[in-house]
Amino acid sequence: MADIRVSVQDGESKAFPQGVVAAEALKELVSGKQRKQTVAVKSNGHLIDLTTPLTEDTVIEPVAVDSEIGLDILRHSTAHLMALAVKELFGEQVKVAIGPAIEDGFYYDFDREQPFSPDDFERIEAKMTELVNARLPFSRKEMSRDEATRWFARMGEQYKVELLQDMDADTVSLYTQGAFVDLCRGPHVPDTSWLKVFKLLRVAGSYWRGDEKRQMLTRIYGTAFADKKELSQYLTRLEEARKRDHRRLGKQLGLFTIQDQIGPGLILWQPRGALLRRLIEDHWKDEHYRHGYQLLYTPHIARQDLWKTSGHLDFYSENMYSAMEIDEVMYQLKPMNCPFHIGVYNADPHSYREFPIRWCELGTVYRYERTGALHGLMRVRGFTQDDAHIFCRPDQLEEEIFNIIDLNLRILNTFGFDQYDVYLSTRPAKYVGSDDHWKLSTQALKQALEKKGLAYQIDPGEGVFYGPKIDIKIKDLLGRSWQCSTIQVDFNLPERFQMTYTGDDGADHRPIMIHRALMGSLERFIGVLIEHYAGAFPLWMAPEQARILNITDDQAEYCEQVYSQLRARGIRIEKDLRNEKLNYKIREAQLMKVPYMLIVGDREKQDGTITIRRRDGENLPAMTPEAFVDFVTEECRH
RNA sequence: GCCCGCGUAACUCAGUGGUAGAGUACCUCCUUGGUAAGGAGGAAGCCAUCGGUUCAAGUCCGAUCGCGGGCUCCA
Repeated sequence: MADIRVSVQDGESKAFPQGVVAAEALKELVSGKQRKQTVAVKSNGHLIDLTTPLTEDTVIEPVAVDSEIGLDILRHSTAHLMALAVKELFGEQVKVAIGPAIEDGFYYDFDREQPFSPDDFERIEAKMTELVNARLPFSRKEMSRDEATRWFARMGEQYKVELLQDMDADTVSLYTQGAFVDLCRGPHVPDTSWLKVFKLLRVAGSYWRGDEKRQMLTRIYGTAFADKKELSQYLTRLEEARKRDHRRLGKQLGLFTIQDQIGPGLILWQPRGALLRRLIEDHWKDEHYRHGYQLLYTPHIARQDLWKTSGHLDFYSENMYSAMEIDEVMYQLKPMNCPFHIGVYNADPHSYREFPIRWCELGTVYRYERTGALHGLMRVRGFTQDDAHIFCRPDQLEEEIFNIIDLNLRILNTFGFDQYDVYLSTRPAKYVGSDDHWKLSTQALKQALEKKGLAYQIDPGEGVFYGPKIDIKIKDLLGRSWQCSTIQVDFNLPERFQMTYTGDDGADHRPIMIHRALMGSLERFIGVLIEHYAGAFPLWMAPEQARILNITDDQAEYCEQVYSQLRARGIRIEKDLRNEKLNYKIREAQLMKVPYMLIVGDREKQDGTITIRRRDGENLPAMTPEAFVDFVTEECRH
């Protein structure tokens, strides 16, 4: 049999007999140190195990265990290791489902009569360590799909059987480690001794194949790293992230509260949070005015008939609160603002010359959310959307969408967000509207995105039944991404509400309607903002921009004067003139993340100045109150 | 809604069947101190709610409500 040539990318190359495994080739081709770090290789671009035989000329690229791909492999193998440990401990009681690597870790789903609880972790981890020390190899075997199906069926692993039945491939690969055989594409670490640094983190329920009508499985989440230091860094990072949790900061900073007596998912904005919200709303309104929008206000309830006409009763009733009777007529709380804006539209006749019409509203809506879905400010039952509806002609669609995206990014940027994921959702299986309409608007969304130079992913079939949409998601600190912005084209409501305008031909036409929200909901947006800034808001939106602190009672009167003066100039200032040490007052202001502390002792009183301490601990030279006003005004410009 | 975990003072948390605890915050007094906690004292709890087991329940069991982590769903 002819030799084959194996070369390392950008490195040496050598001839080997056919069937040489990657690990052996590496021994000759790369240094010991690099080899030790190599967990798998890319062979001609495909990831393979170190133990996989090579059969043709190959360029291999070592994958380091601490690289992104290497960690993925490590974690995936650790998931298998955990499954093996669970199998050894609980044997027949447990059926295995799936166990992939995920961002920052891995999980494995198990089916067991009595679900796992964190109390089981210690035992499972101990067993895992035992198996690591046993240095069990991960060995790969290929077999036909039918053969594999029969094998798993014999073992009673019905979940694996189901997975196999849904695959197209004729041959599949299995990995064996110890007594555990798993259906798996691989690759894996060569043996369990690679898996020394891991930790089980939490248990959770999850539905088989994500379908709530199917079996509830118990999922164990864990993580694994190439070395101990990285694991402890990761755990520290989790701890830090917890400190930034908007629910914790919301309480600490006195921004908002949620109370049993009021009800779950209902937000009470405390003075500081309310002020923060007002600042955001004011900015939002100003920007919309500048960009040709008009502001509307509409009610919170409407006759049930309205929701019948809009179709919400048919398509959305499970999210709506029950009807209430008023004077023998049924009314219902609004889950959306659109029908009201249409009401405004239909109050008057319209001509094509008026278009585009851009109406916006900070509209408070109420939606029933399942209790398990509620989450601080991020997912609530009553929330205020920064909603807008744009009515236009087909020839204006693309430009309008471009304008919306432009304003959207502009506003997100102002708030300090420049990292987001953009999705374009296309026509679902069930839909209304003509194919032409769908084509035109999907195309318009796509072109606007491209013109704006935005990278996006397509979510096929994930559009709303009434039209395609663009979603923009912002990531929070724990890496969870939250949908904020959404831009949706709607063919349905203009039809249902018989909306018309007079065209240049004198005939009636249907306008195109675009729904959009930039921040999504103020609640969620502020939740993300709190975490983004860890509560240390930029000066322009800080509810308390400055706090004046006296050193002794002797300066109290002077402080009162400066306080009134600055307040009158529009600075959001508070005072702390208590009989406490300066240290103590600084600490409190610091914990409240107040951007500027104005410190006044005898020196300042004498000179008619204030000394300024920034929240990062640095001091600015003493200045007059007037100079401070200019200073703040300058910093707030955006 | 589903799976697991958790509800003790305003907050953060101790308390494994036998008289409810700490720190912080709060109130009073002392202290007037130049850049992240000065000192002393005081008040504060139907141990989420309802039911059960027990001579005895914050503690064990069940239900309900709420919260947390996921799943599902979504702004």
